[in-house]
Amino acid sequence: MGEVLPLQRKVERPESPEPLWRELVGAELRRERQAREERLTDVAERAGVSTQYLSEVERGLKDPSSEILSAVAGALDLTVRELSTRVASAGTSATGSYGALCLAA
Amino acid sequence: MGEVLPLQRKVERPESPEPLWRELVGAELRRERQAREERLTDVAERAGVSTQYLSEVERGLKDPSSEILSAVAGALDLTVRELSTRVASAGTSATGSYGALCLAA
DNA sequence: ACTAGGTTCCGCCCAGAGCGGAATCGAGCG
DNA sequence: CGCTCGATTCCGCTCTGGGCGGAACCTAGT
Repeated sequence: MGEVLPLQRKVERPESPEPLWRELVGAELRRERQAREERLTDVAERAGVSTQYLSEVERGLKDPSSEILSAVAGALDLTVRELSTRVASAGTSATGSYGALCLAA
Repeated sequence: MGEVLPLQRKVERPESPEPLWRELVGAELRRERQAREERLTDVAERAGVSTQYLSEVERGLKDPSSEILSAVAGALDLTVRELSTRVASAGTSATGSYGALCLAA
């Protein structure tokens, strides 16, 4: 899908190659939800959050609290650690020996 | 003084074996800072946050924004991905020494 | 054209992020 | 012993962003 990039919060980051934590974790949550072929509503209900808010979290627009992060991860049958593992290894660059390193570790 | 330990946010977690994201990431930040034998003030100044706030983040009492998380990680020469790697693999011992480690820290 | 489902947009309220002053703690010194 | 200092923690406050819900938007099917 040709998605429009979500706007950055607060300050421009024209030079920052590193995405923010909320962008990384949001992308992982959406990836996992779509891999399970589920709707926003499905996961949001299991997690106990609103559908609209989960949409914003997945698009990296909001920093969820740790409680909500756990709840959403749990709704996807993940732990926060597993989520972190995916964040660490996801979307690495073409040079990405880093990704391989994570898998090895 | 016999002060009450700070309450967990919002809901009790009497049965949750999984610590929250802010506890995991806080412990990692403190571990790395201490490995570098630096003070709270040192890292806080480089990150552009207050010393007292960094203390609360390291103790897992506050959910820092993604911007502040990046700044603190950067002050410790880490990326958010590297931090996530450490969160994912830290304290995974089945003996639960992780809890003791937290209390000690 | 209409309908329905899914997702995104947007304004709002209040919970909590982030701060700074003060308290506490431990080590060193005279 | 009391005093001083540095490091960390405690706590109250202000302001902002988390989380919500109504509405708008988008796409596919009929």
